Amino acid sequence: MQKISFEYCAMYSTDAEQLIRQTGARVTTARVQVLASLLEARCALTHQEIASRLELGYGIDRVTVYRVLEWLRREHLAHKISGDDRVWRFNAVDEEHTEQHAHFKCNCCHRVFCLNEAIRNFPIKLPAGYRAQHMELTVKGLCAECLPLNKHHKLGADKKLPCSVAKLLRT
Amino acid sequence: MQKISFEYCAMYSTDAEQLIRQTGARVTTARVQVLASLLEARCALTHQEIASRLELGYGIDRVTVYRVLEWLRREHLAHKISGDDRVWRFNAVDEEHTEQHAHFKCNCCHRVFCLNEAIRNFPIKLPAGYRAQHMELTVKGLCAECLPLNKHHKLGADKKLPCSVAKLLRT
DNA sequence: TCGCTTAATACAACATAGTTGCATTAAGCG
DNA sequence: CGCTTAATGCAACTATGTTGTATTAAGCGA
Repeated sequence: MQKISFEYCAMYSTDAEQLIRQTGARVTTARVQVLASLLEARCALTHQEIASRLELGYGIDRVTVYRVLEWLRREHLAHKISGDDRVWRFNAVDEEHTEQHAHFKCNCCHRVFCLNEAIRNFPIKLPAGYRAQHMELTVKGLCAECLPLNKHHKLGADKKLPCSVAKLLRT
Repeated sequence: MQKISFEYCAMYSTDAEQLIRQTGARVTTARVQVLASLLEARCALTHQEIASRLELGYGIDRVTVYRVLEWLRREHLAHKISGDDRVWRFNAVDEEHTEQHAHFKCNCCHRVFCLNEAIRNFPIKLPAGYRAQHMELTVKGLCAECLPLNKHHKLGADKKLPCSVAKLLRT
């Protein structure tokens, strides 16, 4: 268990290092670890979630994390998702990510997931004189982990958190 | 000019007063003026935009504006729009607003408009085990006022502001 | 019209997310 | 191995929004 987790981390670090090296910029611990966190996560992470882990393990300053995240975005290695809680979330970018895609936000655990569905040609009519350049779509509801916990409540979000998430939030 | 503007204000204040009275709660200057601002505006307003006007004219505290806006939302007289700049925007609710609807954000003047188009049945496929409860859709681009100013640039947002908006922002 | 009750407001202090400036450190090169 | 400078760490700051509490005024009945 411990070993698998370690191998996972190492794997993501190696991937991260390679991706960063490809940009031509310096390969630093902060960049590698932030990107590795994003690659490892199966959902979008907030700055706080990333920073608290890295401060613990690597002593990386929170401002550095902000700057690394912004740099990753500029290099198209991550993308930034705006939510309804005034907090940016970040996701590593893979091949499927380049298109405009929708996001899913769980009303219970508040995690944000990318939906690998392009939303380019959605049928929205604009008033005369307006020009669309970009679209953002967020679906809210219950994720696969939270749905079972909330089946018996009518709209019972915010009640319980799945163990896996509670653990994440404690970190 | 001055007179028309005054009559407009008075008209919106009267409407606002009536709407607030219907809730059964107390009709106060703060509530009337905040709601009147929202009714008058043809786009969503930030807390700051509302507060700065009211502090000038009526000496209303910014915290009161926050509380009034939250109250209006609870009473379904306004709705709250989350954007990508970590700032809430508010819109008066009329009959057409009750449905889930899309928003338009101008990349140039940064104003947010409501699009009166329901988005309930958009064709988004979710992964197995996920349940949708709600959708949020934002179209970004250039509004009718900014498009002419940006026609000659390729993606030239953030360059110029239409006079009407520059005036608003100064207020 | 005048008090009375209490909902609503003003003010101060606080919380959170993110940014800026600058001195220090370390990545990568010759 | 040293040099250059990109990147980091630290401190201070901004912007948006929230909470606690004393004071004010809306609306009611007398």
